[in-house]
Amino acid sequence: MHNFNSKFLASSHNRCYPFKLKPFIHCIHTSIAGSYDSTYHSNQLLNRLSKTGQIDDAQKVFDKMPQRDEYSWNTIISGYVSLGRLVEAKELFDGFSSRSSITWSSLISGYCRHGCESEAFRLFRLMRLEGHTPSQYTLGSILRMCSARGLIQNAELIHGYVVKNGFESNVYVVTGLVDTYAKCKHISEAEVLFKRLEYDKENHVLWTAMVTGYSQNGDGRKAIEFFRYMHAEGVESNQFTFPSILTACSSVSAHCFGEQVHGCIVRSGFGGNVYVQSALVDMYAKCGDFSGAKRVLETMEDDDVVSWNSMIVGCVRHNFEEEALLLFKKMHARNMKIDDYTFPSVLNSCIVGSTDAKSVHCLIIKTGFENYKLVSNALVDMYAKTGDLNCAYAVFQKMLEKDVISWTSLVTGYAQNSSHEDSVKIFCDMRIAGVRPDQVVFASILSACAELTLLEFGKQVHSDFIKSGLRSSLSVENSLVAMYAKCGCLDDADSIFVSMHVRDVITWTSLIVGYAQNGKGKESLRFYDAMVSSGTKPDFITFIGLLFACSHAGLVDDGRVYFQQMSKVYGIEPGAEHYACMIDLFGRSGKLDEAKELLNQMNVKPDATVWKALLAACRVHGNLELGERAATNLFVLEPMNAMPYVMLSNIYSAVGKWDGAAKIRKLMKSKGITKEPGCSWIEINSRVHTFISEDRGHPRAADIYSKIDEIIIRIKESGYVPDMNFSLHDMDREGKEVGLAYHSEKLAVAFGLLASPQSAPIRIFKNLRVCGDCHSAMKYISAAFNRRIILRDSNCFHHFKEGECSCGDYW
DNA sequence: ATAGGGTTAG
Repeated sequence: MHNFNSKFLASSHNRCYPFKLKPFIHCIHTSIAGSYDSTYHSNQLLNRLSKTGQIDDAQKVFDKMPQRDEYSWNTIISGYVSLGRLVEAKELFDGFSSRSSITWSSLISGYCRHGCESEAFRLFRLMRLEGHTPSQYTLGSILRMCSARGLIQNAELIHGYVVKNGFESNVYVVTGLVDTYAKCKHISEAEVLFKRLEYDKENHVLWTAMVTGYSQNGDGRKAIEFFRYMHAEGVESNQFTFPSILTACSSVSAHCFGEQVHGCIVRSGFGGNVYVQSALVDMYAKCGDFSGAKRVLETMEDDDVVSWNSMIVGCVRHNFEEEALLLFKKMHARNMKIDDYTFPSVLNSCIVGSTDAKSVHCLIIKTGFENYKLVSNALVDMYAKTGDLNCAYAVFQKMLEKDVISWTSLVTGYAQNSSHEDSVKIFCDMRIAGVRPDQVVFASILSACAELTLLEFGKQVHSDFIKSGLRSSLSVENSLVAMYAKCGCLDDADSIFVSMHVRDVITWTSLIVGYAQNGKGKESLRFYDAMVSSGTKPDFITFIGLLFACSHAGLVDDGRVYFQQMSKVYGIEPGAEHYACMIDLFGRSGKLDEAKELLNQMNVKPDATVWKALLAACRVHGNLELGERAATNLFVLEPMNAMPYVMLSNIYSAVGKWDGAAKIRKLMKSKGITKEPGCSWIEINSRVHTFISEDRGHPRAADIYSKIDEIIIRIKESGYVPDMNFSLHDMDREGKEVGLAYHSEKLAVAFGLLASPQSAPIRIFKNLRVCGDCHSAMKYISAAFNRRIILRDSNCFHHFKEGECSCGDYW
């Protein structure tokens, strides 16, 4: 028993070495009385070697032992487990015939720690089959894994086991449950268990789990509230509690409270803990207090990568991209470790453009970080946000393991680059791939639905969101308000708005724009007043919505006031968008001179929308000179757009210059520009039905055409007169009337009347502006058939009801 | 001999 090798002797501490101190007589006694004593000593040695990670030496001791008891086996097995050498642990486990609950727990804890879910649960079942009762250790291990991997369903099963087997007041087990529920976003369940457990100030783990739960649930306020309560109760915080509460402070930018926590840390003596320090740096940096962050950094003994990462994130968030890059370069210069959190932060500074994205990407490849999920997610996001969707997709496709964040980056990227259809497609692919959406991707896809006015799909996403059980967020609610408003469902937008506890400038602006688009400009202005009284400051986009509202409601004086207000009161310089609204406003109300004056005053370059507004005004008021100027500019800005040609030609016709009109049409033809055909569509039972003028391609064309005949007869009875000005064809009166009757929007409404229930509103979409005759017909139809018709054309919404339209015939 | 809580990324 003394022939250990020299390596072992050298590595052991002699004063703990039991054998040398044992009197000789003991050895003799041992050899006579059997191996009890020798086993005891060997076990002690085994334990020490296992615990210090010298597992190979422990194995040698174990091999040489003449007699091994349960303790020996369990010790060596747990030694392998703690080093993560599960294969060896399992081999020993299989070779040990009198396994106990401890043996099982040891091995299970190993699989749990290394995230081998299925193996852990398999052993958990087998253990019970072999007649061993899981202990608080077994349950604790399993719950820790559930918590780390978000296995809420498994945790609920374990919860059932806990109740049935009398572990309900076991501190370790219940703390594990609280932690799991809190981390898996079931915070109310965690609260119930927390309250039910015996009040114990010393159970720091439990209290900390609650703080972390609130913080990680995205509820920094509640975390701070709980921490206050905890403090008031005299429960002490430790090196685990402080980082958690500081994260909560960062998330809600609670700088002042963060400083108070810093005070507690200094008094507590945990100020030297690197987790606490890095959390402090993070809190200060995220709150924009860089001198505070630097003060903490300077007290730290070593360069800490986490703290530096936090500094970079802080710089990027406060728009100091140059400094972020400088910090990154310093990390290099100091030869610091760089980890998979460093690159995502640096890549964020590429989005604003101060850093060359390609060179960072190269560095990522060179340093071998491209296979890290965080890094490749950030690459996808960066390329998507900078508009390089091909690169974004290429990185995405190369990823071995895509998570909800990878998908979200792509969905958001396509949406932000106006590829809303692709964004919807990718969202569907994500669902097919079985990835569960989170709040961020829900907000993103709902915005895409708003832009596409995809009401039915948007409603499905909304109910999906409710069913997901995810907590609502400001951005989800904002997207819902925008989606319903943009889809013409003002009541739904309203009820979301009313239910919101927190609103920001985006919420109000969505509503202002939504009401304006739906022909309710006056309500838009009311919302603006309410917004200002609530203390929310309007921004650049709010004023676009506001001026848009004025122009669509013909509120010239209000428009003038707001236009002045935006620069004088709020210091927002008008952009081309604002000028376009103002010119539109003046143009529609016949104030062409003022429109022209404003155009000449512009201190930004007029864009296409400005010229379009002006051209439309010239068309209405027959101003050829200004119209020519507007059209000529549009020919350059949008060379393939037929609209300016058609408009200009119409202006020529209106002032009797027929050859001028013919010349423009010829020019248009010679350039190969064709007018976009009018197209209307309607969604019935999740299917989109599309119609173009005089279209007979629909399977129910015969029904639709006889329905139109019925419609025309009925509305003529109540006073409808076809307006031939909107007829395209050179035909006799009767031929023109027939052509008018089969415009795409009339085909769509006829189909809507046939295929939807009496009480349902009919929602029609049109790619161009609604024609004047169809607009008039829709009013009569809404009265004669007692139906609400909502028509979204390329410009705005028309809500037809009882013979009236929301636009007041002004559009 | 077996168990529980913490920082940085969208």
